[in-house]
Amino acid sequence: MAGIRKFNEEKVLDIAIEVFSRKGFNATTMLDLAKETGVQRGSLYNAYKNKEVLFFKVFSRYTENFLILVENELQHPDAKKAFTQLFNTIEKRLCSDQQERGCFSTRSIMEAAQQCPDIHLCLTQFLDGLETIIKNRLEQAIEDEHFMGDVQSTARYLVALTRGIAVIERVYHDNTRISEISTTALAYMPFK
Amino acid sequence: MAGIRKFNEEKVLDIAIEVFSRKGFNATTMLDLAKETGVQRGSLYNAYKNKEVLFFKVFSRYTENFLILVENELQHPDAKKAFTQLFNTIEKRLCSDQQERGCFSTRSIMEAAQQCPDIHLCLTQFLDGLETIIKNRLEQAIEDEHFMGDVQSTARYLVALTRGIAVIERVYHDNTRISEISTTALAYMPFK
DNA sequence: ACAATCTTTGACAAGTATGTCAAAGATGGC
DNA sequence: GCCATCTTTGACATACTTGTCAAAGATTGT
Repeated sequence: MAGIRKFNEEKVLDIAIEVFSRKGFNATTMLDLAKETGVQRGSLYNAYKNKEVLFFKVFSRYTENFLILVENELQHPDAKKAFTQLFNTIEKRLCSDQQERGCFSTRSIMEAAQQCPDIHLCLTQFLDGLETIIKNRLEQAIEDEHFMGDVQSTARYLVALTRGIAVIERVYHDNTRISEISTTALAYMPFK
Repeated sequence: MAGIRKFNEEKVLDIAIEVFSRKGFNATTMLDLAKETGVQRGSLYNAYKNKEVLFFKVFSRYTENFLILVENELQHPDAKKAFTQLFNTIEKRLCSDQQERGCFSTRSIMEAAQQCPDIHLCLTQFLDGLETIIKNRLEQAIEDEHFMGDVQSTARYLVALTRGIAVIERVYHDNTRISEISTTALAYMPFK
């Protein structure tokens, strides 16, 4: 082939994650992305067709990383410690102003999802994936006699809780509050 | 005086709540609002100065109603029933496509809050108000020996949970899931 | 070196949103 | 009836955003 892409796609997508997270889907313009990534607007259109497709790529990258992270954090053999570890990591990611913020899936996505059915589908698949990972870990916990409760509903409850925590972080920017919330929630859960 | 406003402000604000809820802050244009309310765009600018101020009015109206509702629902003398009642009502409001949807405070607000410090302040005050109402009810529950747990952190936890539920509703449009989540959460709480 | 192929670049067209304004229209008090 | 005051209305200017396109620039394989 020839005419190889000049920009580093991974870096561009990471910056785009950050920009979309900060400004939201609609408020982020292609010009914003061009400025912040250093890639010409025309190049972005050439590479990604349009804003929605670009966002789609960005979100896919984000979710893949996030789900892998969740799966890893839940590896700890003690169920309660596993979930505590997970929430601690989520908190860190939310509260550190780094490239990949956990809040990405909350504000920006919901804007985009409403305007683009494909993105909405991608969002439900992401949350379904999260639910499944959590459910699997809870089933293991049941086997280990580390947990007693309904696996399905608890998984959905925890997914909802992570969304709520992301919202709260976005509003208050206060990680004390976030850890307080997850600590309370985990304390109430029927772990053994 | 003279030159009285022709449109019914309450109706207009209620419609605006619905439109902002449905489309989000940025995606809602003044033209959208003009069309849906039947009020000319110029009249809206005359009455509210600009989009942000209009949104501010709309959100204020929404939060006032919502906090009153929460306070009422928590009146039930039995603490667990009081909170169950609250979540049931929130679920109904979320899932019925009526004028005042509970989700208003989630998506649209977060978009607006980021672009306007006044709205961000209004949002924190709303969540603080919600937290206070819940905290007061929990304190009562402690007195009644209906609840044992930390009042402050539990209130914040429940506020986060309501946000999470709103997000989930927005994504899945499935009220079975919503009631499953709140039922699970309430079952885990140390009510007596 | 050349051709084929893709990328980059900047200009362009079209559409859309915001906010302003002056003229016209109502309304209530005097 | 008349005036003062506010609202309504539609046009207007400005700015922004999206998406397209043709020309120029790079790169690889032969």
